[in-house]
Amino acid sequence: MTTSLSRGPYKPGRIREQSRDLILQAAEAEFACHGFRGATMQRIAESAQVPKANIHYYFSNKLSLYGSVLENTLNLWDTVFNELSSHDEPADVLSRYIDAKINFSRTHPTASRLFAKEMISGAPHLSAYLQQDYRLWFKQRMSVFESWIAQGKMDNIDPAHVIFMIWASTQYYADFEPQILIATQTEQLTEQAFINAASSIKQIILKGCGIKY
Amino acid sequence: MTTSLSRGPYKPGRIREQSRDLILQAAEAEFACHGFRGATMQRIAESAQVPKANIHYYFSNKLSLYGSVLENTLNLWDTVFNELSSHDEPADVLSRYIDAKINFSRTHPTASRLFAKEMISGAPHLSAYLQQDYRLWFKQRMSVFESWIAQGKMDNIDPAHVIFMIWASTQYYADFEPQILIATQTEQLTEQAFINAASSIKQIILKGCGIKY
DNA sequence: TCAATAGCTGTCTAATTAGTCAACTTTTCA
DNA sequence: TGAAAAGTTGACTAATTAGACAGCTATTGA
Repeated sequence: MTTSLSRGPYKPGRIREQSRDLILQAAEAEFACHGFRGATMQRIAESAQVPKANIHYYFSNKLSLYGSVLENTLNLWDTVFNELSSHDEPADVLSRYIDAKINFSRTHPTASRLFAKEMISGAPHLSAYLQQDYRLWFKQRMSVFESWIAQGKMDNIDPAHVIFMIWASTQYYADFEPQILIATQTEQLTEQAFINAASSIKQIILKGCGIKY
Repeated sequence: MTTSLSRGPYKPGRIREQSRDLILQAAEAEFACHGFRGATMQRIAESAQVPKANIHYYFSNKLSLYGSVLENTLNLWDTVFNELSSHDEPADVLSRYIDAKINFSRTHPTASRLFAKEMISGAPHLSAYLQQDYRLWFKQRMSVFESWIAQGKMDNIDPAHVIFMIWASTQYYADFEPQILIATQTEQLTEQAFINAASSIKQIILKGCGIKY
């Protein structure tokens, strides 16, 4: 962007990051609600309270903006993924992981929804990520479960389905919030509601897998 | 629709239903993939291989088409909902319900995805349905679980979370198919894969809830 | 057979869309 | 302080959008 020989009297500013983050935050909400095609740059601009042209100053086009939003989300995601460590007892490991996942659903519901929408659409913008980090992560965790089964620490259940069940159950409280609110006759999901959900999920998963606790 | 006094020499044709269904099918796929805002009438028309004006002959506007698609989907949904009957032993009832739900994910993945997208967007077009049929259904099933708990037929777990867990786990195999395919390193989910999934879910839910089987 | 109605579609329009650009203001630092 | 670069934005464009409509063909039943 800058000419190579310019020793211009200017340093890349920190306004940049501030404005970028403001736009990214508005974009995340809009993309999570309406998907890539359904979101409009105009609505994102209004939500972030900046002119539309300002978005195009920071992001070359809509796809690039979406890519940046996804990247942000995946970084958050990875943090939770790594919570599932291989040492310690199965009960501790899974309990901590379920707590971390439920906590993510509570604190980052739009990130969860964005990811879900992308998946339901066939994950056209996630193939690279899924093929790399995710695939490796999944394989490694599978082998942890298998060693637990071999050691008689849990029942002989296909670990893949256990992981899917944990993901599905925990993300449900972010993705399907309207359904839960109406079923439970409440106005909004409190922190206590998430704690209760985590507790029930842990109880069923641990006992259901025959894990001592 | 027909003027009340017309004894015109024409009977409402059956071409109507045929063409409507063709359009509805294409619309379901498009809406499931791109959401309400992201879907376009042009793409639906191309997918159904009819001129765009033909869609507007059968459906007054985009929202009306979306409403008809949702209505179709909800009718299918109700069928599965009713599978959870109140008599018989918990193990039988839940086993049959989980099988029915997994089967729905296999045979009607787009319906499941459409419903999921609508939910993630905040269910703006489903409030009426959710407030009526769904709310009543949920209350009734909750009381069935509670009677099981009172009879000592299952552990004391909040039934709402059990139901959410079953819904989440079974719908996951339709909604998050790309993630599962990459994790399991397969090209597509076979019928056997769904059977295995149902088997694992049943095992965990039943044992996890302390239900004898 | 034929007229009445259902069914169909090419062509148009007004609104919205993503993206461009040149002119402008603000920030930086030597 | 001043000039260079970063940051900003109103006004524009070309493409796409949902939808309207007039005129057409196909189907029906008496």
